[in-house]
Amino acid sequence: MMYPTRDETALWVALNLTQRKIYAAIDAALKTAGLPPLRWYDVLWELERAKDCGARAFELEAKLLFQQSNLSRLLQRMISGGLVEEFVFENDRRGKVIRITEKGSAVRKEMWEVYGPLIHKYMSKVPDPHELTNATAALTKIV
Amino acid sequence: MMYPTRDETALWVALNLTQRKIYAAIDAALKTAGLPPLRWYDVLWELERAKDCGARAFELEAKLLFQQSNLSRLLQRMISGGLVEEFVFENDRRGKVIRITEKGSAVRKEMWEVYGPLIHKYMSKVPDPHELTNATAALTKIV
DNA sequence: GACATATAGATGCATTTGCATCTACTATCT
DNA sequence: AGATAGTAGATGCAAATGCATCTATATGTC
Repeated sequence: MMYPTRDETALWVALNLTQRKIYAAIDAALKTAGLPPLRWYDVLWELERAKDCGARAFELEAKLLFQQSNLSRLLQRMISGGLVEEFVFENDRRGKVIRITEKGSAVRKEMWEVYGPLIHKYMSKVPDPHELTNATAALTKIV
Repeated sequence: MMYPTRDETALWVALNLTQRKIYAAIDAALKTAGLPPLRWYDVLWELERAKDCGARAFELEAKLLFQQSNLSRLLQRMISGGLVEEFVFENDRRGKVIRITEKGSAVRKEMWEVYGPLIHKYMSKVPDPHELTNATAALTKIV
């Protein structure tokens, strides 16, 4: 129960402004390109890495920090868009296994063509590699 | 038009996860305490700093990265909650001047009692002051 | 096996967001 | 002055979100 120092607050403020600003810019660029919102990318990428094994909804939820009901409905939208498929998980029939489709992979790649360069555009404003990894290390400590 | 390096991507991912996680934690704590959502704090704080001069909606929008219509409606909610007042800006009768009320100040203070310690809790996980300010400097460069 | 408890995910409903206007006023140009 | 374009903020409407609850299955206890 102690209040933050000026520098602690400054980091928190910078963290918010930076994230918010870049996130909005990327999301807008995706929209302009006629592609799905940025949050879809996280799911597609996670599923791509999971390959044929797929992933469970609750895993995505934890790893990508989704709220359960939001993820549930996002997956419904992705399924109706044909980007993702779901199957009953036979070892536990409450659960579903989620897998990316061919179309989902293709869309992810298209998204990356917009997303990747923008990540680079912003992150390369920290040109010194050490500064970059130090910043990452600091943020990682926090969580 | 160039793709990001691994380290650039790592920073972007860390930035997102850290922000999202802490933000959610703080917002949840405020809700538990029966206080308004975190985003209200930004507005209240900005108005508190503006003192009696108040602030224009479009200034808040730019500084706090709000979307225009969202801020407009947030201010409506804050007005009906009595935390904030608005007046016609006489030099330009399209505009409004927004000012914090006594009650708004009081609520901001209450929020800070929850918010402040949580900022400290998380940010103090980067104990070295240099690392902290370096991280802030890096993030600031990005924007 | 019967019963309580826990977990995976879906869903109803109220609130919030995003987008596209729309209104009111201001500034500029001729 | 009159017409034109620009800016501040509001608003209607569709979509997304958060919350609480619900259903179905699993697990653990007796």
